Amino acid sequence: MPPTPQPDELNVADLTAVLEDFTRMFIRLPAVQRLSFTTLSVLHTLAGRGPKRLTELAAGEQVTQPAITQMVTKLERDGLVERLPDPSDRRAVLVRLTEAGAAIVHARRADRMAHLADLTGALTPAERAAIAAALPALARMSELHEHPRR
Amino acid sequence: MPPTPQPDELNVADLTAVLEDFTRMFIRLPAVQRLSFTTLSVLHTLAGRGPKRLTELAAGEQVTQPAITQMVTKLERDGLVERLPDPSDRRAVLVRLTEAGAAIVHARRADRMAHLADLTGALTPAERAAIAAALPALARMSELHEHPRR
DNA sequence: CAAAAAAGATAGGTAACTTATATAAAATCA
DNA sequence: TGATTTTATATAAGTTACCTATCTTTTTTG
Repeated sequence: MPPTPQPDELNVADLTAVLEDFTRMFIRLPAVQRLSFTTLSVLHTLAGRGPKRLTELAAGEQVTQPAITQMVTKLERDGLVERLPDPSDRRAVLVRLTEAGAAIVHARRADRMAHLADLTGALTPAERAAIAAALPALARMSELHEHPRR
Repeated sequence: MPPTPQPDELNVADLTAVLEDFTRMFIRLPAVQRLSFTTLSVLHTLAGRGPKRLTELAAGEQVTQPAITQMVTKLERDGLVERLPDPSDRRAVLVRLTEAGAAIVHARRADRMAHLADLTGALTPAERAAIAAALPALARMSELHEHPRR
């Protein structure tokens, strides 16, 4: 009878609980700007993936297309994104982040990084090492979520 | 010159990026019920921490007290929570999850666990072991977030 | 005990969504 | 090819989840 559970037995319930906690932490941290979660998520997507069509954004955020149209109209008015014609399809519109929009994304990421640096700073070196060792696997999980292999 | 970075050097930017991805994954996964994120978060809080006052809920969710009052009124109408008098303070109201409310929380957690089990099932045993080894440290981080030591 | 503070409810307004529909361009197909 | 269907976006109108401001009741404080 081992005193601790097998270290290579990943308990999915524990993983779920931890990730739920981080989700709530991340959602509530950045209420700095007057931007909704969906809006911030769109800015984040544009920052990470470059210009995208309205329809692609709507699919990714799981809101309706009119919702994205309205959001982009407001973001454009506020100078955070711009609409570009899609050279390959004259029906379509590409939405691109402006410098100001990118600055917001970066500032928010910096906030989160600062908070996480605080938290990890309070851990032991061994704990930090354990997290560092798990990062590639966690990254592959979110990659698998994004691009499922069949 | 090591071929890989020091394994015990935790890159906060990478950690931030991974957790951002999981946040977005978790937010968007469970649009099953017709409940807002804040509502779901309240149900989750009540499931994890037991009955709470309206004011405590409002502080925890970072919305205003009237917003919680209205949300609880609807949740009560739908049978997911109930209002109880606080024996220690006749101004106050305790909000408690009903069985139906708890069932929703559990169903949503089961959904997330199933999804994560899918994802981790596609990892190598070594990757799963790395995540398992990091879980206590991650749990301690969210604990530190919740209850900062000064 | 009087005044201030705290807990919750109510009223009214705003903004982010929704569904339904319209328009224009592209893709399909007979 | 021209007619039809599909796709990409926009617009309109309604709903809802929030907000601020204010009220009542109870507790705390001086």
